[in-house]
Amino acid sequence: METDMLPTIRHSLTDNVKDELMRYIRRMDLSESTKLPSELTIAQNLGVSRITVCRVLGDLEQENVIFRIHGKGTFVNPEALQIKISLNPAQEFHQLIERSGHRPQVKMVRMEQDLICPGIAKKLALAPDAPLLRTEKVYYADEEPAILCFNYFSRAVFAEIPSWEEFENTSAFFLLRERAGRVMMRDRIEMEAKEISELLPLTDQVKHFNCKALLQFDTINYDQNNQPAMYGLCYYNTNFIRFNLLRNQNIY
Amino acid sequence: METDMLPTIRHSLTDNVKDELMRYIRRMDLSESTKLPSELTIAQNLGVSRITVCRVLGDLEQENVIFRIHGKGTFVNPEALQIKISLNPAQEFHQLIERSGHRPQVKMVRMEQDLICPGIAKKLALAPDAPLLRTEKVYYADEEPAILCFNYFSRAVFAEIPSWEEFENTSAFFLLRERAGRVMMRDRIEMEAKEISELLPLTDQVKHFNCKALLQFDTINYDQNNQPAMYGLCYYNTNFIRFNLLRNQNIY
DNA sequence: TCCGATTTGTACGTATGTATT
DNA sequence: AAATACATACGTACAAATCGG
Repeated sequence: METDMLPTIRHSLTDNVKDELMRYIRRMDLSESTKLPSELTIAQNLGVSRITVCRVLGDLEQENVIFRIHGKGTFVNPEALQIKISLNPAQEFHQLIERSGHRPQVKMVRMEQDLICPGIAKKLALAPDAPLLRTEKVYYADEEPAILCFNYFSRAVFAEIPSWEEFENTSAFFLLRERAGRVMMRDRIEMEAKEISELLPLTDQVKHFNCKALLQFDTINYDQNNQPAMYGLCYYNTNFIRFNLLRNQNIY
Repeated sequence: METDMLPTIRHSLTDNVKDELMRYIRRMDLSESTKLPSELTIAQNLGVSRITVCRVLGDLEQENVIFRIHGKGTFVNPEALQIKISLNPAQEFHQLIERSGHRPQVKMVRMEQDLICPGIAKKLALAPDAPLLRTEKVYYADEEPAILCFNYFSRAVFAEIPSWEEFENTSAFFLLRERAGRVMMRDRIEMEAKEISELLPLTDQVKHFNCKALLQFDTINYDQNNQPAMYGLCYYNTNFIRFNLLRNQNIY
């Protein structure tokens, strides 16, 4: 059976140009100059049309990797290259921990198969009394608890419910994709700050977190048909996981 | 004297098309269908070329307002329209409070003109012993404290330092623009969760916050030349200000 | 002050490819 | 298999901002 697990290789021209430009940017000596060659020069060097280069530069500008000044040129934004943990796009927890400079580990703490919870069922667009599947995992950074994560699914999404070991060793995104045919495309998160004691009713795992407050992400994950397929409640110890975000500002 | 305060009116074709499309989307009955007309139809209706429509749709897709399915059509993402407080782009605090359904108020709490703080001077790309200007403001939502905000500037950015009243009644962005010629274009934020007692050394204002933990944004604001012009330390009571964010997911 | 040269910004027309129905 | 609809790419043209002479 072929699973086609890897992200499909993109070979559109813009993607190639984007990769090539990013390689160029990373090799630049930014302390000397942050100016990129002109669009025309880039286009000629890469053997593509200017409009293609222009689109790529537009994308990179929206990602704040570069900024353009009309009539002057295109410049690298050095800030963007320093960021290790970006809020956007979503990243795997293991990656988050690794990129913040620690060794990641997971422990599955609990698993429930017949939870009834109308509030969460509603977020998943299910009937209020639909049975839910819930997992609780703790992610460690160098033995220290760094992320606490609850995932909720409709019990019916999986024809056969994955085992404890599968949940522990595999990301929920992968399981949803491979075992339920649901590919997560987007998520919507809502952010809150919580003090440890506020979370004790939820789980006693928080007692092991070496901090006083946690960053809470209330997340709904949507699949390829824009249907909610997973609800997540994630708590980050911001001493380990410190999200960064570059924003454009339109304030006057 | 003409201040030219208002955001310059955009009248590029893509902006018009975007506004027109957004109006169309907001008037749609999404419970019936979320499908938009085809690119060609939109182009013909608006009297523009298909490529222009395509670019606008691409922008809206990146903002998660719509999503497109190859060969099938373009669809509205109803989630995006429900979001009141988005993390992206940056918004004025008054707006944040208003959009979360409360009446906003500000109080200037403190102002210091000759602060020496090497750590913050470094973030502002200043000499370690450069004198800093600091303001402390509290924003209220219906009389309840909702946001605590410290702003740091180089004392030298303002030829004449704005008065207490000006700082209280005007946004720092406006003052920087009008009194220092620095237009804020981007910011970089780093997020942490803090328990109230951790913040007491900073200010006793936190005692009045009716919550146990605050969401901290550590923010550097960059001007039109990509130079840091303001450093901000902002604390949000997430019972009032609840940021939402739509993300694309590339997890496998 | 003005005038070109350079560079980005915007828009159109056209063509081809690919997925869905 | 055909029609429809999105995806990508090229060439061209002109506008607007910046900079140096």
